[in-house]
Amino acid sequence: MEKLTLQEEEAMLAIWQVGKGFIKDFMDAMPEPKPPYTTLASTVKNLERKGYLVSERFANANRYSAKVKEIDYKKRFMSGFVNNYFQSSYKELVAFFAKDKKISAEELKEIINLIENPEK
Amino acid sequence: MEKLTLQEEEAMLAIWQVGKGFIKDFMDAMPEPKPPYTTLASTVKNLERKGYLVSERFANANRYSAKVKEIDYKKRFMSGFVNNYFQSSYKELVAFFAKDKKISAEELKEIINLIENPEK
DNA sequence: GGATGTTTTCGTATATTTACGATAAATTCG
DNA sequence: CGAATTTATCGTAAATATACGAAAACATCC
Repeated sequence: MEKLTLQEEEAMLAIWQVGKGFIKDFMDAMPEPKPPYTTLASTVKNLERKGYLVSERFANANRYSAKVKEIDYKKRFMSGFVNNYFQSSYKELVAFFAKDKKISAEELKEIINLIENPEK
Repeated sequence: MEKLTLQEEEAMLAIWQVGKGFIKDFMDAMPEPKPPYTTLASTVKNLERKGYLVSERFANANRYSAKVKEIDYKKRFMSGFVNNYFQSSYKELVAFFAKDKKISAEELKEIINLIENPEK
């Protein structure tokens, strides 16, 4: 899974949000300032080349959809980050946030609850 | 803080590990396969231009050191990721790992313990 | 069919990154 | 000093990314 550039990542966020769609649809989902249409089209072509998207032809239009799922991208990406920056330990990462007060004991307890009493 | 390319990030990991050092030192700390010396030198120059490194002249050699601290890079980077992929919620992120069994209830309890009984 | 609108495709220009050889500059050691 | 070594610098080539206009292809509607 090739690394994404900033423009590509922003496009992917829009695409994941939209699901199957045409470039126009992704454009609508992009935050301001939106890029020119043809610039986004170039980025989408690059994403297809990198294997992140697949396209189907609909009359004269290409409908694209994500081939790499957001959840898999998240996992892969975080895994690399944890390996490089937290000695491959997710616990280290969570402890880091806790130390930085990004997450509280309360919130962690709620998560434990979720683990120990999994809802259907 | 400009985004790093893959080569730049790998170089930074070596540089953070070494601390102040010469290109040679960073090279020693790089994992195999090591890039050619001049390639690493180019990358280091780019990193200096991007403001990640500062250099001091020692006789004919440049000693470089990180201007952006690893901890700040981690924070900044994770913050962007959490905003984009976890609705700006660190709790969401930790819950995601818990669901994916990357972290256990036991480990979370240890972290709570750290929060509630901070050691000097 | 012709006018109009939509969407892609093509081409191109520029900037950046990657990569590395050749050379220069400085240092060390015999 | 002179040779060998170390290290940086310069130049450059190729690949990739960014950006976007112009034109083409196709669809729609009268």
